[in-house]
Amino acid sequence: MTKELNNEQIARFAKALGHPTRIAILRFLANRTTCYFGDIFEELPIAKATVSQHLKELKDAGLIQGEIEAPKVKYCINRDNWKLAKSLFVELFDDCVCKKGGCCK
Amino acid sequence: MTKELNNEQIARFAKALGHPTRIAILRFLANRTTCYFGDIFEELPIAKATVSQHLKELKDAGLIQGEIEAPKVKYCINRDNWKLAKSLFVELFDDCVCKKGGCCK
DNA sequence: AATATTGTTCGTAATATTGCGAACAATTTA
DNA sequence: TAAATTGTTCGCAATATTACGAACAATATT
Repeated sequence: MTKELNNEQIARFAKALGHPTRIAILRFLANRTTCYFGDIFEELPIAKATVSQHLKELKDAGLIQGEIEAPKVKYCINRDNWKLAKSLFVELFDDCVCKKGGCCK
Repeated sequence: MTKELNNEQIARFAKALGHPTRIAILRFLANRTTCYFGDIFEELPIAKATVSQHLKELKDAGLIQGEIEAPKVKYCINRDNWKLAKSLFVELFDDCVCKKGGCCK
């Protein structure tokens, strides 16, 4: 993976994480044994359509996945991409430590 | 820090990280011993005004800081907030591991 | 003092994001 | 088959983001 693509991938993940509601959704998903849309919606003070939209963005970024369990929809964290995201962020945070002799105080 | 404020803080950091150019800027800052605006601008294929705008967003999020060294401006990663961001992301990624018996496959 | 250098700010345009209610689709239940 | 349940999609409005050139401000240099 080139550095440019790497930057694009981490930016895509970061963008998806860039809204409090979506962070809340991810935490919620992680701490439940079931995670139907209705459970998520119930937990949040926003409209159904808006929840659906946030879920779509998380899904498009690859951070979660949805599975139809008619008539409900079950959402889960996408573990593979979650791991990938974690490693990219950790790499970024470790890479961006100012070098000795640098301009940081 | 309540969970809500925590979510807002990490979302704010994530939002600032949510653009490839800003990731590139951070990596660049981390791997230089000097980091004037001109050096950053030189490295990127975009207009001066746009670079300035991205730097402003990183600064507003607290991830970098700027210091006037007339007539230049020296930019650096804000180490304290960088550490804070790292810990918040690590905590998030560790928190959001699907529990056994959860719905993740 | 005039000119050059370095970045920021302003104004503008195009596009994206956020949020909502209403309409819709798909399945389940009565 | 009719009605209920569960979510998504559509259409809209308000706001934010991204990007640029031009104008501007501040200091340094001649």
